[in-house]
Amino acid sequence: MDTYSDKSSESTQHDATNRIWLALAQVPSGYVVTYGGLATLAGTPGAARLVGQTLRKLPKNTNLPWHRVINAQGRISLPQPAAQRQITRLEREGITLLNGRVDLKKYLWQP
DNA sequence: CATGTGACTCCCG
DNA sequence: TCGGGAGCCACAT
Repeated sequence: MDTYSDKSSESTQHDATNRIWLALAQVPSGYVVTYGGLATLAGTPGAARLVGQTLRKLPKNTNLPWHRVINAQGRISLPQPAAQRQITRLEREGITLLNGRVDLKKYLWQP
């Protein structure tokens, strides 16, 4: 029996979206990654905006660390009140925000 | 196949 | 440091 479906298999890596999820899952607690950085890790450099759209589609009960994704300026890109919720999660992981900004020099995850 | 869209990024002033 | 504008990529219609 072909457990491995041939076509329309969900494990195809043809979708950048799928790779973004996989890359996001690699980000450890206590660290953050930028949209552009995550796009690069996913193999689609330059597709920072795609990362944002992809994250937006995630269910709120997702197990993925969506809150570890911030913009290149170290700021939260989400609109309120979601932004506050993300900040709370980051602080809970030991990440300190100064004036609403994360120090990328310290917390940016680099594999 | 063309057009619109966005949790972005970079460049200037 | 801050704000505005153009550029970009993959996805949705």
